Amino acid sequence: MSADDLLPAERKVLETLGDRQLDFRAMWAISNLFRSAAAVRRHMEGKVLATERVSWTGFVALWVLWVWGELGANAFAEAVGISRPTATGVLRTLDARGWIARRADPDDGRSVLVSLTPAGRTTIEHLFPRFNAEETAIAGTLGERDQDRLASLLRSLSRSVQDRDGS
Amino acid sequence: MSADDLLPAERKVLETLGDRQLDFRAMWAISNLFRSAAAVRRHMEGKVLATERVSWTGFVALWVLWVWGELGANAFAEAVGISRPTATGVLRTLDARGWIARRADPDDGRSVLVSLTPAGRTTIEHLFPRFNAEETAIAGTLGERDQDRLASLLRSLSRSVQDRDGS
DNA sequence: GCCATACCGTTCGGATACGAACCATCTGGA
DNA sequence: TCCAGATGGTTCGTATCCGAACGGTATGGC
Repeated sequence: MSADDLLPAERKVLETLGDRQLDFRAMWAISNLFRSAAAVRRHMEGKVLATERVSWTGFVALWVLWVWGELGANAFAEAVGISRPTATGVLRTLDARGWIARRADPDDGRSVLVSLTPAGRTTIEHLFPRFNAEETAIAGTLGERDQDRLASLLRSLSRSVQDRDGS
Repeated sequence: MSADDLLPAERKVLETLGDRQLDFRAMWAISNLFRSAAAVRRHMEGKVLATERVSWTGFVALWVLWVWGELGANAFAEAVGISRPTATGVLRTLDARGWIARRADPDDGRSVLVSLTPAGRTTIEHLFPRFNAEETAIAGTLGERDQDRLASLLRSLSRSVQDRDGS
């Protein structure tokens, strides 16, 4: 890999820190992870989610409930990837929009079960195909093999972090 | 790629949505992008940043000023990847910690120039090597070739989004 | 010099985000 | 039966985060 392939920000890093004892190989991998994730997220928020005035987290929340069905608030928070206090706030917002419903768990007085309302289901079923179409457009510039390779490498990274966290 | 390699959440998606007309190949690439980015960020916040009580964005902000030197508030926001209003708030926080300084641009009465204080420089020079060491540990489970491949694929993704945004 | 336009950074309002702390409820052991 | 400990969800306080809107400053054309 020649330095010509580096992004401008990366070349600036080399210019400033190039003489330090740092693992630039790992740095390029991880920093580009965040750079590309932020770029894709921004793109999706602007091109897909803005049309329905849905936040990123709100979208993920609807998606999770669509895929998993009714969930306890705790499991919901974990699946969405947010803390429990944050989940409380997000569910309040989605509730105000009429997209989710909460009911007491008949088997556990502490637990609250969360699910999509018909309106919420309609929203995610309308939104997700358009989201997926953008995924296709963005990832499509890589070949099919490279999309698979990328997904595989990222799964390895997730598992690596999980191991290091001491799951 | 066999389905055995999929993460549990991915298998659940296939189970619920597998019969729909969706581009699962692109979906695995993009969804794993966010999954792994969130995992790495959480790990870094807990293992590295928490020791100095620095937020993720605060860390990126210090890093940007370290690499680029003095910047206009506008250029600063763009380099960090946040909006201008958010930059105002983050700079306020970092200022209260004594890590950054602002001064009026002598050549442009509208502009504010932002830079690290010596204390801010000390903080990032202490923090970044530890951050990089974690990058090494996490990315190291991939081989050197795969780290390069991953970075390269992610750069392609960034450029793909940039093209599609119509920069 | 004048002024329409553009640009810079901030403020404002509201949503998202977390750790700490808080009750209510459940569970396991005595 | 009781109660110590664990668990579930919420509230509180504070830091991010953004779009919209705002004043202050610069610029270009006349």
